[in-house]
Amino acid sequence: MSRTVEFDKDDIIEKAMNTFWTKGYEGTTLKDLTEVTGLLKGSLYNTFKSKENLFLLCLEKYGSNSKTLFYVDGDPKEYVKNFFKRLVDEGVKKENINGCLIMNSCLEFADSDTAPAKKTKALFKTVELNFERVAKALVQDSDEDPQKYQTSLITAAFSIREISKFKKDKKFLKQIANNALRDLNIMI
Amino acid sequence: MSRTVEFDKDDIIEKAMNTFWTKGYEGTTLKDLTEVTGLLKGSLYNTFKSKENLFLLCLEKYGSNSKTLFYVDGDPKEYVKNFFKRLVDEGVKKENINGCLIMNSCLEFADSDTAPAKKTKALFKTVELNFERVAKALVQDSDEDPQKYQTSLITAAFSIREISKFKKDKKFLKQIANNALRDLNIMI
DNA sequence: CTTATTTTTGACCGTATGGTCAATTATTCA
DNA sequence: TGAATAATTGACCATACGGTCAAAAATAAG
Repeated sequence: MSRTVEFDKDDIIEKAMNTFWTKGYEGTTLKDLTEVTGLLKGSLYNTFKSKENLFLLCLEKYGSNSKTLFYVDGDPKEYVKNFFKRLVDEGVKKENINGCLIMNSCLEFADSDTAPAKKTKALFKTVELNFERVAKALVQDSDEDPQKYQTSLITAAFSIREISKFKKDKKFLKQIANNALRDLNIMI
Repeated sequence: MSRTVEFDKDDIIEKAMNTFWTKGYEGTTLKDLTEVTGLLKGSLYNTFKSKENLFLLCLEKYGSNSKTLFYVDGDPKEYVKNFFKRLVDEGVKKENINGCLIMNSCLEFADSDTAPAKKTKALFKTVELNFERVAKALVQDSDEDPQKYQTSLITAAFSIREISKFKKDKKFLKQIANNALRDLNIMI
């Protein structure tokens, strides 16, 4: 009946996502996208409608990828320990200059009210919810305030991911994490 | 002998600086610059050579402005208290979406090696030196490690300035500061 | 093999970018 | 009042941007 699509849509989204992740939304050009995906402009627009729409799909994919790293149950101390260990290890790799796509976008779209801006802020909320769940698990059967932990965990995560973009100093990044984890008697 | 310049060079640099501060280097167009300064392209290039060169002058100005906020002597506890109080108060203002030009630029130029990138990284070092001086003053005649304070103060400053670009939550921002200041028995 | 349907292609569009430059205008000194 | 000098002006440039679209190519069903 008709010609079949030659590429895997999801594969294209992932490749585009990585580009947006490194270069930001405005910093990524159509040329970048055609080069990294191997598609030509026409196909790109035929399939994804616009650069903005493709970016929204990338944000969605990034969000659902991230969910697999979110806390569900089990030992919350163990979770945060592994979480920050991974963040620091990833951060010091010199090829890793991405940061976190959600946080990068929050900064890029701080003064904007476009669809990507809204999506971005919604995704940040899900990150906050993740840390809220962890924080609550951490203070279970104690009278401590979970909000205190929530704030310090989010802040540490934000700082490590963003600062590691330009400061590849393992000791420094570990200190950020350990500072946030000290009250929990955890060290990485 | 010759026609005289009609504008104040320093005034132009300040206006340009504010634009770069809000929109970033790439995000600022020549149109933005001519509009905010009132100069036309020709004059701008005649006086400042290029967009990049003008940006370097803006970074320099921002750096020397910042120096007036750096710690010199006196009570270091009082200094950090006022410092973070100001950061939070500025951060929650909804018209303030600038963050810190140095830190913004560190993020924007993370993967770059241009003149602005280098200048930016050099300025970040001066910020680190400021906090090193404070940290040393804070641990004077004690056996504590100043590096611990240095890291947590820089991180808190970075987080408050950058997160406040998109999250105008005073309680949250204060918590970041108080977390860093707790060991000093300071609260804002 | 033909036909219907859909993807793929790349030339093309309007706009915006950073940057240049010859002509014009203003100023100061002699 | 000139002449010399320098600032100002805006038309102009090549390039790059996101986006469009008619034509070509490929496929599946009959």
